[in-house]
Amino acid sequence: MYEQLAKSIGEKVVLTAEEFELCKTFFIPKKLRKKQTLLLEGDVCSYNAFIEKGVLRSYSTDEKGNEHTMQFAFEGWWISDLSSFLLGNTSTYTIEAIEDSELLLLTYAAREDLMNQIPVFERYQRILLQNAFIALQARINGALNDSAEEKYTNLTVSYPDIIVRVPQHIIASYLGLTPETLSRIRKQINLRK
Amino acid sequence: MYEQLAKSIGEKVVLTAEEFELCKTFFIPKKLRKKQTLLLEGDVCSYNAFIEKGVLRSYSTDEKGNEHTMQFAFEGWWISDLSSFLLGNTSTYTIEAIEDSELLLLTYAAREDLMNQIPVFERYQRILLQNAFIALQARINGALNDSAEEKYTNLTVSYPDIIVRVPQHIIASYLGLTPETLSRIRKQINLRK
DNA sequence: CGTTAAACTTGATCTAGATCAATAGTATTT
DNA sequence: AAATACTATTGATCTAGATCAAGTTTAACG
Repeated sequence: MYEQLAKSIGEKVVLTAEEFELCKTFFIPKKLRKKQTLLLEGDVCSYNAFIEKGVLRSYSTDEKGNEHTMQFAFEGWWISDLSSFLLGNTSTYTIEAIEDSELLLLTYAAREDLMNQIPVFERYQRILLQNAFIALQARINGALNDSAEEKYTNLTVSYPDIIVRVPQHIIASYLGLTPETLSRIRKQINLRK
Repeated sequence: MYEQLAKSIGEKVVLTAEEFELCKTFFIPKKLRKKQTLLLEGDVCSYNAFIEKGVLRSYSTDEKGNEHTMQFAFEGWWISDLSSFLLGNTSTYTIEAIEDSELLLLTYAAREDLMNQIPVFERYQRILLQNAFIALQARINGALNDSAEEKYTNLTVSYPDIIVRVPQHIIASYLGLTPETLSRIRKQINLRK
């Protein structure tokens, strides 16, 4: 149940076995079936969720009822609405399982305690944030400057998992495209090869 | 020379006076005149820069020669190409002063030392990253889902400083608009009131 | 299984914003 | 103060991607 977490932490910092055992006690295991939610728009996000198994996404819904996917999270990733989790404001996002999933949840208090009791856990969090920041910057770049087709092909290269495990209309909502446009783009690409 | 830095750190964590004196020794002061650069596209980003005075921006240039502004930084903010700074790859960004500016530079080694010698500095960095991450997520949302006019009006509300201190065509390049489109949007807004 | 609902495709049309081109302000520099 | 170079405005046209409207294919579920 904690394999992915051990792996993720181990890739970034060094934890002793005892520290990791202590670490584990701060998390709340939770299973979600496909389509079940961890957070509903309008609620406060109480958890930072680590994915042991499965896929989740966070999305908002606009006035017209269109969904906008903010983030995907696979095994070994974290998902949350940091703005709500850290600042306590009500969330504009829903976090939902795309597949049956197994999560490890960290409350705000547990996270603070963990960082205080095991300082390298704070370092781990800092490194995660650095990586997430770098990835988000790349995404902004693409969102503002790339054509629809470039957005899609870049995604297939950077995150091939997404293409395989996530329905196409949800990928469209992540790229800021309509499902129709994404369908046509895929057709074009296939015709060319 | 270190007023803004003291303020920025003090808002996020608690440093003793001696710790702050030690902290100061890790930084390299640097002045930039308007249009001078801290980083050139193709180089490795050697510094994390804190702005004591002035305004900077980072931008990339595409095949057609169009500039895309990634980030602005005013007094009390940091600027860098984290991807290049942390991972050591050559940067696709140029960092340039928009006004005459005064900076405090932190090399990679100095930053690591500082975090090891003063653990709350690492906490400060982590909190900065959290805030930057939240802001970037909001920007993604806008970039993918807002109309050109919404992007602009949201910017005027969130960062009124930018409107005042940054030339309009550079704001356009930050919002992913052409200068012509931004000019027309501003005209429309003025006609309405 | 058969049925009902999702998910995807395809076509016709529309529109926000880009592009191209010219002009008009506004700053800097000498 | 003239000259040169940025910076912003305005107009005419074009186009990538959205929208609207059927279909079709795939999947979930009693």
